[in-house]
Amino acid sequence: MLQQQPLTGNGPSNGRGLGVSGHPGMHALNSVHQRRSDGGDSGLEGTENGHETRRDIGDILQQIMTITDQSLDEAQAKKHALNCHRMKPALFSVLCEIKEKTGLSMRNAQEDDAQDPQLVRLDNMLLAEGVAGPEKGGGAAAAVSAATSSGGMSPDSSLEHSDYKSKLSQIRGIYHTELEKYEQACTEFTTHVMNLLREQSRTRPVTPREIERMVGIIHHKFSTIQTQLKQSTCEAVMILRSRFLDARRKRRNFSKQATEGLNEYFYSHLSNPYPSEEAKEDLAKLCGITVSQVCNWFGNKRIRYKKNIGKFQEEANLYAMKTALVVRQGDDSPHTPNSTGSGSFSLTGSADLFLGVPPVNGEQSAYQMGLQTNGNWKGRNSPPSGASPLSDQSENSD
DNA sequence: TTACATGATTGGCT
DNA sequence: AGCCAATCATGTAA
Repeated sequence: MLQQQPLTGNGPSNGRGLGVSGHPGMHALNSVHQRRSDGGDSGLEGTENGHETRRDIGDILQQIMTITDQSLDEAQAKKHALNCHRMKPALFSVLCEIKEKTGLSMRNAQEDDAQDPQLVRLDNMLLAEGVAGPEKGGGAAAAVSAATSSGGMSPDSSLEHSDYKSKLSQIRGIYHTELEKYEQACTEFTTHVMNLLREQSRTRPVTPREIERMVGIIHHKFSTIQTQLKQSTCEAVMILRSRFLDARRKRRNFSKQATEGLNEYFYSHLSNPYPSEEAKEDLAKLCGITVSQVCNWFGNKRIRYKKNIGKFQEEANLYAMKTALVVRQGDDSPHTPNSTGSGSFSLTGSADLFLGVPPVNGEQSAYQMGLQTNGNWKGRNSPPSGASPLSDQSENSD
C-alpha cells in the first residue's frame, strides 16, 4: 500500500510530490503542496518551504506506520496527536480520493443489479399461495376453491381443507417469523457496520460513499438469504399442495345421500336414464359432486345395470317403493308435485314410476320391460336440452 | 387377505 | 360431444 511508496524520496525533481506520479488523486495533495510552496504562510504556521511540508507529510505517514508497534496508550496518544495534526485533513482527503478512484470503482458495476427474475417468481408464487400478502381471503382460500371447482370435491373433504389450511398457515407463520428475523438482523448488522466505519473514518480514509456501498453489499447478502428462505418456503408449499391434491385424486365413494339422489333419478327415469345438462347440473349440486362425476356415475350405472339387471332388481324395487311413498305423501300434502322437496328426486305421475312397481311372482320385472321396450336405451329419445329433472318427469308422464 | 363394489380413465364409436 | 365398454385403482365388508 502506501507505505511502500517512497514517501519522502521524491524531491522537486519530478515536481509532483509523494511519488505517486500522475495519479489523479495526487492533485489535492499537490495543490496543498503548491500553496505551501508558493512561499505564502497563510494557514501553515511555522513553515517556510516545500521541504518542510514534505517532511511534515513524511512524519505523519511514518507515525501511522509505527503506530501499531507501540503500546495501546502510546498509540492512543499518537492517534490523537495525528488527528490534531494540521496536515491531517488534507492528507485524509487525498487518501480518500485515491481510494475512491482505485479499487472500489471496480465494484460499482456489481451494484444496482436488476431485480432477480427468480426472486420475482418466488414472490409471485408466495403471494398466489397466500403465504405472502394479506392474511385472510388471500391465495390460500383461492387456491383451495380453485382446486375444489376444478377437481370436484365432495363435502366430506372439508376436513382436508382445514388440514391444508392449517398446514399452510403454519408455513406462513414460519416464513414471516424468519423473514422478520432476517430483516432485524440485517438492520442491526448494517447499523453496526455503519457505526464501525464511521468510527474508523476518523483514522483511516473511509468516505460516506464507501459506507453506503458497504450497506448495499450487506443488504444484497441478506436478500440472498431471504431468497433462499423464499425458495424453501415455496418448496414446502409445493409439497403440501401435491400431497393435498394427491389425497383428492384418490377415489372416494360418494356419500350415501349423493348415491341415493343419483339412484332416485336413475330408477325414476329408467326408460330413459339420460339426464339433460340441466338435470346433471341439478344432480351435481344436490349431491355435492361435479357434473362430470354425475356423467361417470350414470355411465357406470347404465352399463352395470344392463349387464346384470337381476342384481339390481332389489335396489330398483326399493327406490320404486320409496318414490311411491313420496308421491303419496305429495298427494296428501299441499306441496306441489313438481317440488323436489329436501333434495329428493321424488317424481309424481312419472311413467317410470309405473315401471317401478315391484314384480309379482314369476312376472317379468317392469324395470326389465322398461329397458327392453326402450331397446337397450339405444333408441332413446335424447332429453330436450335444458330439461331439468322436473321437466323430465312431465315428459315421462305422457 | 380376498372378493366384491364403485368411481375414474381410456379408446373407439356415432 | 356424448356415450359405451373395458379396464384400472381404490374402498369396503366379510
